[in-house]
Amino acid sequence: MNIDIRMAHLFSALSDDQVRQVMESSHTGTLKDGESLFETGDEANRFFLVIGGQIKLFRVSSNGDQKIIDIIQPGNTFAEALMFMEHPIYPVSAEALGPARVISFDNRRFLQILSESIDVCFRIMGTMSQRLRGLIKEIDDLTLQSATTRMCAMLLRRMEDVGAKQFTLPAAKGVLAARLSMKPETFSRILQNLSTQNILKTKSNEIQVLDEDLLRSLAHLESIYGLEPEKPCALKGNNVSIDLNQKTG
Amino acid sequence: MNIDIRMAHLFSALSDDQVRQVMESSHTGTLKDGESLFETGDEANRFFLVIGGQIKLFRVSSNGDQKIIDIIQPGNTFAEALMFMEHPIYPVSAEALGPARVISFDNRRFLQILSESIDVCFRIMGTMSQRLRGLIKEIDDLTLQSATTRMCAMLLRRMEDVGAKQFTLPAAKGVLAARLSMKPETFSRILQNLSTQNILKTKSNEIQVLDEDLLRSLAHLESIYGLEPEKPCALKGNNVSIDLNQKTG
DNA sequence: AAAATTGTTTGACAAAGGTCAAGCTGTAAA
DNA sequence: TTTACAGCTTGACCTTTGTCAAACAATTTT
Repeated sequence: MNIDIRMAHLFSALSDDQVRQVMESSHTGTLKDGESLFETGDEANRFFLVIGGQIKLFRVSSNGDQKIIDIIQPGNTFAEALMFMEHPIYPVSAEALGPARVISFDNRRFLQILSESIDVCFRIMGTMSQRLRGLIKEIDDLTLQSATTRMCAMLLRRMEDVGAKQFTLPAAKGVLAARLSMKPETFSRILQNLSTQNILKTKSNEIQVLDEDLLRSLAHLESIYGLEPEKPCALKGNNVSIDLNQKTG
Repeated sequence: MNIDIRMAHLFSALSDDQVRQVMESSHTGTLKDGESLFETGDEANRFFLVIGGQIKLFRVSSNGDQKIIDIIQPGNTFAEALMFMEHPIYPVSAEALGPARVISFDNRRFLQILSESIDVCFRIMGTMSQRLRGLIKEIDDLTLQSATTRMCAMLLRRMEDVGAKQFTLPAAKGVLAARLSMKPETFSRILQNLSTQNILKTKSNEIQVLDEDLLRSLAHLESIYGLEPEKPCALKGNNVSIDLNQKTG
């Protein structure tokens, strides 16, 4: 199993020799489903590269709820931004979503390499700046948008990733619900409503989009891409015909 | 008006000569209250340093609401993270909150300097990593916490900044409300409730904290710092004795 | 100082989501 | 295959926050 870590953007500018150096301080491990990698508040002197499975980053509220901040896919690094802090502490917890394989790297060692290569610095800064953008977008979603909007945006993203109107949900429904900051019940009800409106068909974890345009207008994509605010559309966003609690019918 | 831009963390590692170079491509400007600096979606080839007043960064939803992402104080830079992207686009809009003075810098020129100084690179990465941490914390607040919690956390932060139990709100109430992702009405009602509970006294924009402990437990600080979840406290967090809508009394 | 503007508070109400409890389904173990 | 368990769905109900409208306050303009 000779993996070239240069598949990760972060490492892509390293020379053969530098890769060798980095790998020296690395450690490859396998995680079982649900196994923890680190927790919020732990001292952070390593960062990670996912090479198989998925790692979920999350925070836990005082009442036990968890909000999933991100789900890291193979080929991606995470927690590398902490390297530059004085007393680095993981701001989130990380655990495997299903069985997973990760490589961990020593911050100090990597900083050393960094200090010799402006090129690698620039990569890192690029990665970090993308991540910043992603988080701002996330805040956007959370504050400016309703649960239905978030759901539709997620479905569209998935549809575009897969490139087909029919696809499987990328994780268990409960997990997706947490990712979208809603309860499983709400998730379920929204899907149910989208079905009723003939916007999509669902069969267990299979989704088939029937009315892409409607889905798209529910997802309010204008706001994300900064286009015109008011669209001449029968359903306008939140207070759509979609009724979550259609009281005793 | 000879300002040393090295007061900003970002520039603090520059040599005299580098400062001169950076300043060459800079432009200092004054903004009136509410004047716009750039808008979401604009091409981003400059970044900024606030030297007077405040700049608010915000996003606008399709129904016209604005969510304030951050309020930048004098001495701080913003939008510098975009410098590392392919086709940089401002992800937020920026405008002056009251009269303000800012210096803007050319991305390309600064990147050039950056490519000569690893030291400055490290500063930038430090700044970015702090900002990442801040945003994660923000997402936390937004999803895991109630409006009352956010309000209390803000008041405590302000109290600690000022170093006294009595202080002035750092901006108009409406602005603070947007910063905390709530409506002005909600903001008003929460303050009103905290008063009723004798947790604080308010007189226009002056706040006096009466019961710091209570305020602190309402702010749920445990979750932020990752301490024990359940505190043996009469008021536990959200569904506290504090009743927002104390039905027809 | 009076008028106009802008920001804040209050009340009645509506809507979106959360909570709790029960029932259902599908996979995995026995 | 039956059993067991985790995950999903559904219904009834509750809480939080938003909405709209009106009153009030505080500034600013004239």
